[in-house]
Formats: sequence, C-alpha cells, structure tokens
Amino acid sequence: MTTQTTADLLRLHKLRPTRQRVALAALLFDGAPRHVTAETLHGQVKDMGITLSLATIYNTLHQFTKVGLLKEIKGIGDATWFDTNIDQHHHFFDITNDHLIDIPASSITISNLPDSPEGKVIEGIDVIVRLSDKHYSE
Amino acid sequence: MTTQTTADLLRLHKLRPTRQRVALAALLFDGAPRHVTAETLHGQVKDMGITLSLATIYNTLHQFTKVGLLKEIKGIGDATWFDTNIDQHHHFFDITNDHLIDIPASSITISNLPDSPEGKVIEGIDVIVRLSDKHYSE
DNA sequence: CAATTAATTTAAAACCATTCTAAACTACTT
DNA sequence: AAGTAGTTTAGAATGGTTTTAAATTAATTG
Repeated sequence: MTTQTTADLLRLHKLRPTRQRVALAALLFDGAPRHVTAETLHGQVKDMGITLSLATIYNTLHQFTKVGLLKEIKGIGDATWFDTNIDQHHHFFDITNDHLIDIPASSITISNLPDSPEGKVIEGIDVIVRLSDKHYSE
Repeated sequence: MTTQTTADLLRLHKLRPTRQRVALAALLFDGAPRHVTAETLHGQVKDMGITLSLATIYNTLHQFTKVGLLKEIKGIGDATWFDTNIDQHHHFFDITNDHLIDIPASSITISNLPDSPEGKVIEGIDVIVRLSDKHYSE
C-alpha cells in the first residue's frame, strides 16, 4: 500500500494523515493479517527506524479500532491485542510463545447454549483455544 | 461450614489454618458458588469487620488455587477472577455489572474446530458469552 | 503563502491490578 | 517455654495503560 493510499485511507476515516499515523497504518494494513500489542507494534516501528511515543501507539490503536480498522482483543495474555481481522472470529492462543492465530467464526459451531438470563441478550461470544506443544514422550 | 471444619479443610490441603485463611475459606466455601476478585473479596471481608491486607488476599487466592480449591479465570474484565466452581466450565459475563455466571462445559457443544497447528495440542477451550441488557425500543 | 486555529504528539506523571521485599508476627514443634 | 519455619504485612516496585499539559504540526483562512 503506497503512502498516498495510506493517507487516503486515514482521511476516509476522518483521521489526519500525520507522519505517525501513516507509518502505523502502512505497517498494519499491508494486506497481511496482523496481531499486535502496543509493545510489539512499538518495537516493529522502532526497527524501521521510526520513533513514536508509546502514548501515540496507544492513541492510534484505539482510534483505528474506533473507526473499524482494527478489532480489540482483551483477555489474551497480559496485554491488549489489536487484530487487523475485523470480522467476528475466534482464536488459537499459543501459550508457549504468546502467538495468536485466527479462527473464522464459521469454522466453529457452538450449539446448545443455555438460555440467557431474563432481560439479557448475548452481545458476543469469544472462544479462545489454548495451545501448547505436543509432547511425544509417555 | 464451621470454623472447625474450615480449619480441617485447610489442614487437609497442607495449609496452616491461620486467622486470615480461616476467614477467607469460611467466606468462600460456604456451599454457594462464588466468583471473586482480590478487590471484591477484600471488600466482603472488610464488611465482616475483618481487616486483611490485600497482599494476603492475593497470596491466599493463589494458594487456594494451587491446591485445587479455586479456579483462576483470567481475561474477563480487568481483574483476575477466582471461581469456587473448579470443574471445567464456561461463563456468561454481564458487561453491565461485571457479573459472572457459570455455564457447565456439558451445556455447550463446540464442533468443527479446525485442526491445531502442527506439533501443537489443545490445552483448553475458554468460552465467554458476553451479556448486555435487552433493549425493547426500536 | 503567512497567520491562525484545532488536532495531534509527546514526555512525564499518574493509575490500577498485581507482585515483591524484608521485617514483624504466629502456628506448630520440641 | 523456646525455637523455627511458615505467614502476614506495609510499603515499594512492576507492567500495561491512561492522563496531563505543553510543544508541535496539519489544515484552514485571509
């Protein structure tokens, strides 16, 4: 994705294409699915020779989430993850290396869910499948 | 549960029945299913006129978890929850009031899960069903 | 295109849940 | 009763995240 279209993408969402936001958007929205935390993204950006404050990373991740460019995933590991896959979906979480893999919502069938309590509706369902290394000994 | 049997329960798990642990065990293991965080438990204990340091609450919750008296639930809301239901199970989480309700594992059927990545095995599956208030308008 | 305005970025402080530390205390053993 | 090992505690430290207020920069206006 060129810098030009990245700027356009931001403008499309009413976000000023600042140097910082363009850098982050270019990195995040290059087409490959990505899972980042504020810290991992900060590191990746630093590796590219760009210095951004962590506060800006947080601000930007939240802004991108608000306009629908990212999906926020809490409750996996210790930090908050942001996912470029914004469709409803679930996750494998590899506890050996804190790695996330998407599972399309259509790839899991959940049935026989008990009734919701009176007056409550289901807002969403999150499935986390924890993975660890297979051990061949025994 | 009487103080005597609470002390016995603790001794059974090789935990000294200190004043603090007896108070917490009596509160937690009275038969009703309970979901607590360190903060909610600290508040409940304080309401009973007993003063315990937060550090002790954390220590004790972790010790109870280690011996199998509690189950630790991370990733729901901002704090770590501890559940007196130690069976494998899932949760409704009411986002309007941070209230948890257990869903027995047997009450949910999950099928068609994609294959785990090569060399990985499933450690566990966590399902969180987020609830909010039903709105009748529209 | 210079000046103004409003949004953005930033360093640093603050926050909150949790853990650590090291000293004081207490249950159990002798 | 004395010793010792386990436990509790206040307070400091930690880690992820948010807030604050000042400095900077993008967009707008004249």
